[in-house]
This record gives sequence, C-alpha cells and structure tokens, in this order.
Amino acid sequence: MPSDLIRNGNRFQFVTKLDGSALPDGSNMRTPYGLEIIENCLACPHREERLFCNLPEPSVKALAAITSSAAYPKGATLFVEGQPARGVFVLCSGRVKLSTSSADGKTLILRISEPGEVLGLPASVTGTCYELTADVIEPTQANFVSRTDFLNFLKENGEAALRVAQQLGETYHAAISEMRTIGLSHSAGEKLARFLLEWSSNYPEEKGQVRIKLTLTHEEIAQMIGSSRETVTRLLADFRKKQLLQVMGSTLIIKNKAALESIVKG
Amino acid sequence: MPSDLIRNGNRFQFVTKLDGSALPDGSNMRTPYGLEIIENCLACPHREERLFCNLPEPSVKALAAITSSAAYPKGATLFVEGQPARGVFVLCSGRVKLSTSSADGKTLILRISEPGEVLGLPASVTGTCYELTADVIEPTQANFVSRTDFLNFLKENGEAALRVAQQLGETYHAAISEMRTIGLSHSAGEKLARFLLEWSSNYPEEKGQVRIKLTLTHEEIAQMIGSSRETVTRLLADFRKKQLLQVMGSTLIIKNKAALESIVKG
DNA sequence: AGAAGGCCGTGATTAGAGTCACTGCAAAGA
DNA sequence: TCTTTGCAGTGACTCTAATCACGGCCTTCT
Repeated sequence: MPSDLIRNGNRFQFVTKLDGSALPDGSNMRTPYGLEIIENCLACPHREERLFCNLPEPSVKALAAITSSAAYPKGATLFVEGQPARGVFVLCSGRVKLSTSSADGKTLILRISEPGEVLGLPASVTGTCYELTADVIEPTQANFVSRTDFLNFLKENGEAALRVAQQLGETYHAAISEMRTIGLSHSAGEKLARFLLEWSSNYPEEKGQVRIKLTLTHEEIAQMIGSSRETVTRLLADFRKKQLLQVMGSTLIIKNKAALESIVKG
Repeated sequence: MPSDLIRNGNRFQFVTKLDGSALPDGSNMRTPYGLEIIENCLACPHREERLFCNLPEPSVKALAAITSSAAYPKGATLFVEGQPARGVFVLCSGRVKLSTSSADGKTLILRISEPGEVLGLPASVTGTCYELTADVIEPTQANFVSRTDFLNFLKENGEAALRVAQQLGETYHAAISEMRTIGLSHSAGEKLARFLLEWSSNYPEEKGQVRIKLTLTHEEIAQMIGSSRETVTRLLADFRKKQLLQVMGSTLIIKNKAALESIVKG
C-alpha cells in the first residue's frame, strides 16, 4: 500500500497516492487521528455538493494523478503566511482556520474553511506568497496538488479553470462579508451579533431560533471580529442575560434572531 | 459612427461598439467629460502592462465582439451592491471607488480601482449579486461585457479563464491587505500609517521619501481605514507636525517612511 | 457679486472597550 | 492521583477615538 507516515517539523502527514492504481479495493483507511481517509474522489459521498470536487469525471481522474492525500491532526499547519505558494490543498474533511498576524502578535482570523474548499488558491494562481496561515483545528484530510502541476492541469481543463474562478469568487465574497462585520460596526456588540448571524446562516432556522455549532474559543471569536477575549466573554454573558442566546457546551442556540438583527441595524 | 450618448437615471454612457468594423481609422474620440476614448484594445498603449488586456490577439478580438465601451463622468455609478450581476467592466482609464454600506449609512471603501482591472468579476463568475458598489471618481472609460457573453467567452478561451482567476487572486490579495490595516491595528494612527504605506507602495521611493498622489477627501480616507473624518484630519495634522508627512494639495510626500513603519510595528 | 454647499480644522465631551490582574474550573498529562 | 495548562468569568482602571458643534475657506452655481 503506497502509504507513508511522515513527520516533518510540526507537520504530520499520512500520505497515500490517489491515482487509483494501487488502492485497497473499497477498504477505507484510518489515520492515527481517528480520521477516515477518502481514497477516491469519484466515490466521495459529498462530491456532488462540492463546487470543485464535482468536476467531470475525466478531469477528476486527471487531477487524481497529480494529487497526494494527507491527513493532519489538530494543530498542524498547512501553510504559513508569507511563504512562497507551493500549491493548493483541497479539503476533503475536517476544518481549517485561516488567519493573518501582525508583528506584535495580534491575530485576525479570516475564515474557518469547510470540506470542499480549495486552500491556497489565490497565491497559487498568482504565483505569490500565501497571504494567510492555515491551521488545522479539526483532524483533516486534504489533497495536495503542487503549483506547477495545478497550473498545467488548469491549462488543459477549461472547465476546471472556471471552477477555480468560481471558488475564488466565493472566497472573495466571504472575505467581503467578514470585512463588513469588522468595518461597518459601531460597537463590539454589533460585531458579535453580525458574526453570529453570519455563522448561523449555514444552519436551518425554526421559529426565529437557530441551533448552531460553534467550536471556537472566546479568544478565537475575538480574533474573528477584531475584539478582545474579555469583551467577547462579557458580551456573550450579556446576550444570555437578555435571552438572545443559550449556550450548551459548543452548541449555541439563537433564541431571538430578530433581536440580533436589530442590534446590527443599529 | 456607431456612437450614442445615453442618459439613464444618473448613469451617463457614451457608447461605441468595439468590434472594429466601424471604427474611424486611427482617430480618437472625445467624450463630453474630456476623456479620450480608446477604440481598440490591441492598439491601447497600456495593453502590455495589464493582466487581463494582454491576452493573445485572437482572444482580444473575440472579446471585442461582445464588448461595448462607455464613458462615465465623475459621480456615475457602474453598479450597486446587492444588484444581480449584469456583467463585468474592464477599466480602460479613470478610477473607480468600490465600497459597501450598512443600513445606517456608514460606508466602507474597499478599494480604488485602476485601469486594467476588471470590475464585477467575482459576482459575475459566481452568478450572485454585486457585493460592492462601484462609483466613478475620475472620468472613466470602461468596456462592458454581459455576464452570459463573458462566461461563454471564458469557456472558449482557457487562457482567459486563467487570467480571470489571476485577476481574482489579486483582488483577493488586495482585500486581505485592506483587512489587515483595519483589523490588526491597535489605534487609528496605526491604521492611517498602514494605509499610507500600502498606498505608497505603488510609487517609487527615494531616500526614505515617497511622493504620492492622494486624491481622496479626509472623509474617504476615513472610510478606507474604518475611522471618522475628524480623526483623519487630526492624525494627518499630527503626522505633519512630527515631520512624517508634507501635504501639497492632492500630492503628499512621505518624509520619513521609517517612522511610519515603526508606528505600524507598534 | 452673492449664495450655497463641500471640505477642512478644532474644541469639548463622553461612552465604550482594551488592558491588567486575579479567581475558578476542567481537561490533559505525568 | 496530583500537577499543569488552557479557557472562561469578573472587577477596576484608563484612555482612545467617536460624536457633536462650531467657524472658516474654498469652489461652483445662480
């Protein structure tokens, strides 16, 4: 089996070639991190929902030939801001935090990436340095494609190039959204409200209530909305007191979405 | 001559078909706004420097066939945030302000676009709504391509799709940069310093001094760095007093770049 | 020439939120 | 089992920058 556990600095990789030729038929592998490896993109149960994965079959096969899959534990780093772009990572499972930091240690989180997204895309297509740092916050499987391979692939596959453009468009859209919560708010409370509403838009609503999963520390939330850990704690307590929220471990229930929206509208 | 001055709400357009067939040979046209129209992209003196304009000749011709050129005066609006994307605007000359606003009137400027950029690209490729508003701040010529024409064109021209991806990557990069100045600063002074340094990176440096052109009102600068008009005024005065800057009308000289950089480093 | 509307400069006031310092708690590790 | 470490909660203090409220100076109309 073409698999190999590599330890490389603080980067852990469980590598398996994905060209299909040497796969254990149908059998799934487990990584040391309790993650089930997806060996074959065509067989991935989520393929259809995912913009980039749902390419025509020949393209997926061509891509598989230049792809190497790896599993990363919590805390691993896919790439670091300022590093010349090596290539892209297609997220198969898990979650990755994208952030940027200033010289004095302040950090701004731009996005928590979900499966199906392609990381490192902007820097790879423009041939510049990664503008963000990608840290794994949940055990993750990602397919890596080197920059040169990827660009050659795009030249041959017009359809894929378009998908790349679409993915970039969506990434941009998300960045603008983030920008709005940070830049257009008058108070930290407004920022937090904006953030929660934005976050909750991925979950189903029911009678003005939304049940969301928020596996982020207060510190991380603060870094997402450009605020401090303490004010996030205080504001969440405040929202709870005002019956806007209910917190149970890492799940959070928005009890009064309308009230949050009115905070945003100022 | 296939030209036509249209008044359409508060949008002014001086339309001229660019398919090459009906051009006045070599002669340039003037718009009512004192703008010299570029009739032919292949003959554009700036073509080489511009990512998207510098496509292979057949592609440029194919693009010209589906392009309509228009001139816009200061104050015109190319598109509005929230509007379903109609298509893209390739900026030939002039400058356009890209901004987003909140319900209570607060505005955040994301970017001042320069010639060669393609506006409305993210929304057009993903088929969503424009996420920003594009206002002309200097008489502008722009080539419009409708969304469907543009997507068809991209399907046929792999090279162009790649350029689109690159352009999107750069746009994203700029957005991140903006994000850093707004999100990672500890004070308004730091934001302003970051902004000035970022802005000055397009101009040549000489012995720690940079001469830059900043045709923005204090209000607009405030909207770029997420601050208020008054603090921008005060901070600029402060920087002048400290010999960091010198202002002469709309040109601004950074006298002490190192000092600005040390403000940023905190 | 006069009026009007933008834009810039400045003072006074004040609320909001960052920072520091400490406690308590719970999970992880030795 | 005991320690260690990381996260959450809270009080007190400080200070930045938003806001309001002017006055003056342009440019641009009428």
